[in-house]
Amino acid sequence: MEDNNDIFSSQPRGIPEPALRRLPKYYHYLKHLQTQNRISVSCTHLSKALMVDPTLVRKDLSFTGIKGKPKTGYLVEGLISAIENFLKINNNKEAFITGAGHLGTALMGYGGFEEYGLKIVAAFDTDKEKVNTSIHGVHILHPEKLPELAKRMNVRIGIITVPAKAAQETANLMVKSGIKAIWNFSPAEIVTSEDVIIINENLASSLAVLSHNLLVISKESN
Amino acid sequence: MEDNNDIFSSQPRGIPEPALRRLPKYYHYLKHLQTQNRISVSCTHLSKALMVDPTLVRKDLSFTGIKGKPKTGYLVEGLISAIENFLKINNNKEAFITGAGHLGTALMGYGGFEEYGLKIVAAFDTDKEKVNTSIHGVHILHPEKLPELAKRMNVRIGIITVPAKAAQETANLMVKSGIKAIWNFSPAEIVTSEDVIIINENLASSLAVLSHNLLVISKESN
DNA sequence: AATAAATAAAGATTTTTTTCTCTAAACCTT
DNA sequence: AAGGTTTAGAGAAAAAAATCTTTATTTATT
Repeated sequence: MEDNNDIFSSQPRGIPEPALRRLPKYYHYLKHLQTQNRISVSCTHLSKALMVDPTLVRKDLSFTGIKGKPKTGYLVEGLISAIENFLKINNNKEAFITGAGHLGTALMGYGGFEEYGLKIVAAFDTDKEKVNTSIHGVHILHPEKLPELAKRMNVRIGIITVPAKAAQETANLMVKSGIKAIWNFSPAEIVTSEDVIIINENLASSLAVLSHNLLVISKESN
Repeated sequence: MEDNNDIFSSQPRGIPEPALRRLPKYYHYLKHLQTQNRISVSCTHLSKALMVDPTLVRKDLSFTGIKGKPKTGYLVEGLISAIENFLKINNNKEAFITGAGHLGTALMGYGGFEEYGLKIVAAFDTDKEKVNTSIHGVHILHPEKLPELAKRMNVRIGIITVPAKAAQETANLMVKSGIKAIWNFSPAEIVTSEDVIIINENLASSLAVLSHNLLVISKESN
């Protein structure tokens, strides 16, 4: 995350990452409003529902290019399409996943990605027991098949769920195969050429926040 | 995350959340150095290995109270214990998980939490097929058993992996049962009393960053 | 039609986080 | 022992992000 920022910092001035990360939050809630047939919504409303400062909501939404009307707010439908368009949610994004262990399996079975246009189209694992089987409808292949398939299917997103030791090697294989964005779930730091996007998902970070704040609370109540 | 900040903002001035989130990164790498019998390490070294500015590394580490020596850096062992102590990694933290679907199952099978002292001691699911079975050695119970068990075992951490609809209800049950920290993997926003810590893990956020940056790259190469 | 209330939008301010600069300490080399 | 080099540490500066303030617009109400 912070690691990738510098690649873009020289640019005209895009959306700040925190704002970008809040957009799916709005999107998900707006989809909910839509099922309840709400026509319009104000920042105040979104602010209360999602616990984000109302001015910040407005700033965030403005990056998508949408305009609201005083007194009424934004059209729910318009806002949804604006976010979809900005995040390219409707562009189907095909991804490979490497590492068909527990976490990989969970991600393959996790339905939540479809809402954002991501589809896992193949999985790779070195375990002979797993090769040529399917998990949650995703076929598992040996990593040696990855380069050819990536090129043939023009897959540009790779998800890494292998152990830390194998992470860099896996990333190298992906990059060599033309993959342009890597979502790394392993705790290892991955180094690639500058034109590849690396997003690190580090569950330990959240656990640290949880654990430390729990400690702070305990001290307070003494 | 940002939602919980205000609870602590009135305090003497603790560690900033970004710094807190980087600590496990250092910790993991230091453990690796330890297996290679390295005695000491400098911020410059950590900086290069983890792609974090060296002064920032120093600032981050200083929050744990550790002192380094000019020219040599820090003792690997000392640094490890300082972080362990600061994050209370060696305090065993027992947690409940609610929702034994794909994501819940993955988290139960995910070995990475033990490194940080977290142990999932029981799971809860309303599905009768699942109740009284075990997944990855974790026993699954009906949620009605949660309050009593939480009090008996003095469990203070709850992990939510239920669908968005059921998230708030699950959180209410947890809070009523004495749980003080909730790690929410559902996309729903959870509201509780102020003394409960909520950490939202939102995979869609990362996906948004990935997707948007991929778009930015594509435009650049035109 | 006039007034009031709600809200978007723009910009200023504040806060937070990161980066830069300088100093002093520790070690190494000669 | 002297000088050079590396590095921690403290504090200043810059950058980034969030919050606050003001203004103007729109709708509803009288």
